[in-house]
Amino acid sequence: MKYLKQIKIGKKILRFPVYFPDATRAVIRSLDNRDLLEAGIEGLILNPYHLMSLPGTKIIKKLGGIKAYMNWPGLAITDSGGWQLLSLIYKDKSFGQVTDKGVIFHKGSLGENKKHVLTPERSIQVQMDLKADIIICLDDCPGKKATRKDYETSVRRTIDWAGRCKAEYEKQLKKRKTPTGARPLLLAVVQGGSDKNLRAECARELVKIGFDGYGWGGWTADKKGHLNIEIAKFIVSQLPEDKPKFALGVGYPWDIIDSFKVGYHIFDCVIPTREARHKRLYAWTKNPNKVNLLKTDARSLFQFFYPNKERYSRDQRPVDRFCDCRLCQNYSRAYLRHLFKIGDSLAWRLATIHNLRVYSKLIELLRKNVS
RNA sequence: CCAGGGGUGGCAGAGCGGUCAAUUGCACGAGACUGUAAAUCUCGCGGGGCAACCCUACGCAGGUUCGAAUCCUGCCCCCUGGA
Repeated sequence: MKYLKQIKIGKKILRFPVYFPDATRAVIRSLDNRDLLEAGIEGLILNPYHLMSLPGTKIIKKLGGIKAYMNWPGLAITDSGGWQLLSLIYKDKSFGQVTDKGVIFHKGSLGENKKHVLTPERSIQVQMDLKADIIICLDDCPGKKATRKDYETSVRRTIDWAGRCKAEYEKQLKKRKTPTGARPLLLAVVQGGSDKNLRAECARELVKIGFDGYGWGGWTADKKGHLNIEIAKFIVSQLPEDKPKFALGVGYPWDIIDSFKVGYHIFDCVIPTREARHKRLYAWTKNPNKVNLLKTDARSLFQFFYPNKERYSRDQRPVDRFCDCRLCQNYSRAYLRHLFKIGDSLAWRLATIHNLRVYSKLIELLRKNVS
């Protein structure tokens, strides 16, 4: 199997693999664009569902799209908004429901009580209003307690919705008179749980419709946090070689390595940013420049660093001696611990920069393994 | 010297006759977090067997009581007013 090295998006070249952090509400908390660029981040994932309620997609559209709004020079990728809504519904049924029409929900993230419907068409419209570089079809991901029948429904719906998304996408391109070079990539998501037949069916039908890329959807990790690599690999085998594959929500650094090995190109995950705020940093166990990432057990390359421990209060060493980020190059463990201790936002910022740098460094190294 | 208030686990601070090894917060320790409604959540936190139990503990020393961190007596120390 040949690994796709890069694609062109407009005038930009997107090299693979790539990791995009989740800037759900149009910000990576506590960081600004320069922080992100310095940490090696090339693109951000945004969530139309959150953006619809704040600041409102109309505003962003009027101000020139999400990248202009944020003054973000990198790439912008929007999710469909479906996953977020569905997970909220699975947490609290009164939140809404999924029908063939789309996802119905009653409360916005502001808490206002009004019925909304996120249809595949609406999702595409909003994403195109946001002017993202890559957009994603609305898909139906079953809850964790889903039965076989739920998975069948989800696959049927995902295929149907993908068709509607593609149609709406074409319609919007015409309506907006988007030049060929400026059109966003449209990705569809393969559902089907751990059932190979369902995954194969879903992939086959999506490929028939035709997309610029495909996602590995659903719950990628089990309760213990282990990825279902076998399914991941199988999904790749059912998709065209020349299209990028997106491992949605993946994952820990070692998960990215393992998914890369079976053919994935794009990753996004909240882990490095959220965990940085929650005081868990990632650190290399060995000099990453001197190991063969693909021949080493991926998990063994990383260790956790919990910065708020008392034992670091006099520790002058950097968090990670192999890291070239702003935190590790300038500040001690002792100082970071102090910043967390007093609850200053600089702790968040430095910790987030660091975790993102671990991810971007990992990506850099994986790219060297692409031939 | 007089009057009043108080001394509780690393700290702050509840409890005021049994159900108290002692509420709670902080600190400390161990976890969780996967297409982000998380500056969040969970667990542990006197010692030992590490389960049912045992030991040492609420300033110190006695006493009352079946039973006290809680009541009484004396002592030591602290705080606030007044001389």
